[in-house]
Amino acid sequence: MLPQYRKVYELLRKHILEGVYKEGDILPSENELCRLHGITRPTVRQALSKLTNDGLIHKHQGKGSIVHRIPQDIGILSVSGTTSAIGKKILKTHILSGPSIIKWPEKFIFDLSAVELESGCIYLERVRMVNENPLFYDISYIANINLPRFCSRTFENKSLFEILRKSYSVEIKGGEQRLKAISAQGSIIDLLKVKKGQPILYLERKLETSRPNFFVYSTLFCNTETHSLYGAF
Amino acid sequence: MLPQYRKVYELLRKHILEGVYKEGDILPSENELCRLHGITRPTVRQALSKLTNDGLIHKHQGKGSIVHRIPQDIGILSVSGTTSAIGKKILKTHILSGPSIIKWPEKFIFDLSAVELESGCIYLERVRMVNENPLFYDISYIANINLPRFCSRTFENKSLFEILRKSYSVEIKGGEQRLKAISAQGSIIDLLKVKKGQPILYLERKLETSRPNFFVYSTLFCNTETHSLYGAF
DNA sequence: TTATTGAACTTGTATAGACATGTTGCCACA
DNA sequence: TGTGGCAACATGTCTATACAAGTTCAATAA
Repeated sequence: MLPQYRKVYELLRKHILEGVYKEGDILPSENELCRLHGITRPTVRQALSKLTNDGLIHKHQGKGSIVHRIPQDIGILSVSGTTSAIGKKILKTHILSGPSIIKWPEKFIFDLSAVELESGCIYLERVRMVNENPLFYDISYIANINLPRFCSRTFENKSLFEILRKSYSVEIKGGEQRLKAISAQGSIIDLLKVKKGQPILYLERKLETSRPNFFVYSTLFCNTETHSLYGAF
Repeated sequence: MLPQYRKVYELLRKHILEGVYKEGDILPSENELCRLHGITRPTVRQALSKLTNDGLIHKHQGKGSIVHRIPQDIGILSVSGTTSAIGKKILKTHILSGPSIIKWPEKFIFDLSAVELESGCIYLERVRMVNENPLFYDISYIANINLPRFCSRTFENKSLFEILRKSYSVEIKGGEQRLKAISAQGSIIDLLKVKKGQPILYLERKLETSRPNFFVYSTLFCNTETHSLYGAF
């Protein structure tokens, strides 16, 4: 069973994400939450601390806990145009290859554990379009550990992270990434429809999950000529 | 005076960053830290919780608190400590301009509040070198709100964030950023000593702090030819 | 020798209460 | 009509304690 502070956390989190509490709203005070859930203040504070950590609330001494913002999915850098934001409707995903089970590449971008190496990996290659223009080229590598029927799943309109979270109870907890600016060359020119030599944003990422020793890796090429990569943290 | 948990946190943090505790080392147990500092376990746990939050330690039930990887590349993307990565020996900071109080630029990269606008901003222009090669060109804008003697401080070997944290108790809590890959041109060519047209990583950042409505803004140009930008989250 | 039990460690969860400090708004006073 | 101060309420810090649960390793039993 979930610990009590976790239950309160999950409930408040759900309410914030569902809009029961909106940006700028003040949560019930700590003492009120104590009464509501029949627990003591340190336990409530533990729940609020987790929310603070997520960036979902800001606490102010003497005032209260203020709902902050709806966070992006961890690991997904959302796209923002220079003038106006882009609705999700016009972002389409093309799957170029996979998901299929392959061996790990010879020289991988991150160090792999023995368990990961012998399990093989699930390979997924995608291009994401905004207004019919390719913006991202994205290769994901997922250790093939206890992910039944993964390759037969459909990815229509669902993000990789959403499937992991909902179907496999795997949550992205954090991670690390390396960024570079590179020149477009080779297949990137065709995939992103750019000129040779154009600056391209390149990322390598290793994402930690709620499963110990289970990571998701990806490399990402992004044409940032018309749209910046946006991230909140 | 600093609260006790903060003192323990600062001490452990310092020791980790200075290498007293190294990657993989196990910190003294919570009970031991209690005895060492004459405080109770919840207080110690508060300190450790902050370290966990910073990503400096990982806790494992039954084992202990394990010092986590110290980023090898440049932790510009991580919230805590910009220059805390890369060996300090090889990273040098040249201050090109400032810190000085100026008006905010006409068309600023982010929207500013009325309070910020009328306060003016502290301007700081820096180049950071690794092995005598310029890697970053960094412009910071800080709202000039309640920062006594800021412009007369010396920045020798201290990061901007470290000064804010230690001298003004201002901590970076989160933020947002926009990333682009651009072509080197104009003064960037000279500042970063690159060829015209070379891909350069460009960032615009707005950092939230522990002070409500107090933000730090910066734009950053980075030559990622030899070093990646590294971030943990 | 090998397997397993258990003691002694670790961190995780939770209670109950005390006092400090920041924020707000109302009420009494000038 | 202001306005200063106080009361009520918010979060921040801290003590003291208890039991749960994961890890390790050595002593014991097969």
